[in-house]
Order: sequence, then C-alpha cells, then structure tokens
Amino acid sequence: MSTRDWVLHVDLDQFIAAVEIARHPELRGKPVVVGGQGDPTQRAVVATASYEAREFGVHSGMPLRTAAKRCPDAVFLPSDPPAYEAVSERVMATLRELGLVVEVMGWDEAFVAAPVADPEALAADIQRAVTAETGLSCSVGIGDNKARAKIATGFAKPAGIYRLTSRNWTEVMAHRPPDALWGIGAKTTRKLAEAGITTVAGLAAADPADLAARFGPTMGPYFRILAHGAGDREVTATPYVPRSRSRETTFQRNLTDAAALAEQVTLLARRVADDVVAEGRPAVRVGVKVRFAPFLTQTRSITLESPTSEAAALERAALTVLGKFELGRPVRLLGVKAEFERT
DNA sequence: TCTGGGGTCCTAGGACCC
DNA sequence: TCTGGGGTCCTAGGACCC
Repeated sequence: MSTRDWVLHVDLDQFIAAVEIARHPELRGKPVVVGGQGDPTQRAVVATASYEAREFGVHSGMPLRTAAKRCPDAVFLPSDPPAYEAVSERVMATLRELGLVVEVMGWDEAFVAAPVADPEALAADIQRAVTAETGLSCSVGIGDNKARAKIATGFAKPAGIYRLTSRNWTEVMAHRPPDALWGIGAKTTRKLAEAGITTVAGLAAADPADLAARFGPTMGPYFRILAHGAGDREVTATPYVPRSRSRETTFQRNLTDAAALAEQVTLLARRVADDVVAEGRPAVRVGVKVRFAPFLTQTRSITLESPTSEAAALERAALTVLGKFELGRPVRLLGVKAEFERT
C-alpha cells in the first residue's frame, strides 16, 4: 500500500478517572466517580466515571447526588484540574516525540497527521508509547478525514483501534441516528425527526434547500455534509488563539441579596481580569451570565468603549452589565466573560 | 437527572447608515 | 412623507463539544 494522508484521533480512555487510579492504585477495578469537591451531597456533576461505575448507569454530566443513588459503593473523588493538565501535557509531548504533527482538542484527545502506509501500525506505536510514558491507555480512530477519525474512536473504545473511511462509511453509519455524527446533538436529532429524518442515510439524502430553511443557511447544508462523512483532513499544530475567557460559579445555596451578587460578580471579574492579563490581549466585550432558580439562564453584555486589560475597568464593566438584569429572584449561578477582538 | 465549568460558532432582530 | 434595499454593528439566545 502506498503512503496516504491518514488522520488519527487519539483519545485517552476514561481519562480523569484513569489519572486518579494511576495515583491511587488501590482503586483499580472499583467504581470511581470524579467531580466537584468529591462530595455527592453538593451541587456538582460527574466529570468522569470509571468503566466499573458506568456499569451502574453513572456517566459524565450526571449530578453527583444521582450517581451516589445509582452506585452507593462508588469512591467519590474531587476534581483536580492541575493534575489532569500535567498528565495531558505529558501525553501530548509523547505524541510529538514520535515526530508527529499534533492538534490538541482538549485534555484527553488530539488529532495526529499520519502520512504513512500502515496507519494501524502507527496507532499501535502510539498506544505503546502513551502507556509506557504515563501508564494510561488510549483508543485510536483512523480516518481519511478528521470527522471520520473522530467517530472511529468511539468504535475503538476501550484501548482499541478502528478505521472508518469512505469505503465503510455507509455500511457502518447509514442506519444510525443523526446524533452519531460529531456536531449533531439531541436537539437537532429531535428537529430532524420532526422532518421525517431519523438516520444518517436519511440526512445524507435530504434536500439542502429544505435543511437550510429549517436550520439556517450555514448549518442546514453543513449537516448534510456531515452525514456524508465529508470534512477536512488538515491537522495543524498552530496554537489556537482564544476568543474569550470566562469564569462562573454555581452557589451551593441560592443568592438573592443584591450586595452579595455584586460582590460575587466583582470576584469573578477579578479572576477573568487575571486571565485577560495572562493572555496579553485586551478585552473588547464583557458579559455576565445569571442563572435564576430553578434553572433559567440569561445573559447580558456590553462592548467596551475602548479595549482594556485593566482589572478595575473590567470589574466596573461587569457591575454595569449586572445592572441590566432584573434581579430579585434567587440566583444559583453567576458568570463573567471577557471577549477578545476577532481577527 | 433538581441539572458544573470552560469554550466555539451560528442565528436573528433591531439600530443605524447610505 | 404612506417608505426600498443593502451593509454592518450590537446584543441575546441556542446548540454543541470536552
């Protein structure tokens, strides 16, 4: 076989739980749930559950309280982002040391350019190197573009390798619901069903003009392209430039008092200002998010008169934006966001 | 299932201008 | 002044992803 431009998608298995198990070996084989402060009575959700915990129906995004009901014997651990960040960097460094172009997609996943004749052999090399360096296992999807490589990884888990290309796309994907595609979720799947489209094959055959009318001029036709498994194959190591920085907090007890809300917004704005300074580019917009009990979320924002990285100016702007809300009802979450200039 | 935190991109309406 | 059409900016919300 000749050299081709394969794309590999590398995804660590149960990453956060695996990092915790690696440093607490006595937890291996047990149901482990990581999230929040590790206290299942608090307002927080599951970041990652070990495969043993998933057997009980525990999954990411589930409230810790629910996880504890489903799996009372699970070990609950607090989330420790700096630890995951450090392990993630070692994984990415390992991939680069193999001489690969790596496009990082998050703590636990990356695309890798694979201009090789035997992508399965490279995938196995990657798995061995990652395990040797970190003790963690990963799954690898092989595709003729990024979209297919990403979806392939789902079929490779755990610790496997799977190849998805134009050759087997229809056989593997045609009968599946639209949310099997990367970029289509539950909401769009439901809207598609209302239009009589319930499978990837149905979406691939849909009328682009009809999709545009239902989902907008960009998203509609794009969904059809997704259903064909088409997409770009360019893997770039260019560091990405953030568009925004934000901080938000869900309170353990709802807040109502105006002074307390202003104080919390000020604290969040200070943290955002630190991030803006670290970024080295001024903010052009400031937004505030308020989630009222039980779960109604509103946002307000302003464009700054002039771009700034000054903490005092960002705090003032955030308080001004807070003033645009009709407060008085109990608040469960506050957030502050700074946006940078689009280039 | 009483629903975290940090992001990205798209849509749509109104303001404003020519 | 019974009211066209295009372009851009601002703002709020929605969907999705890790």
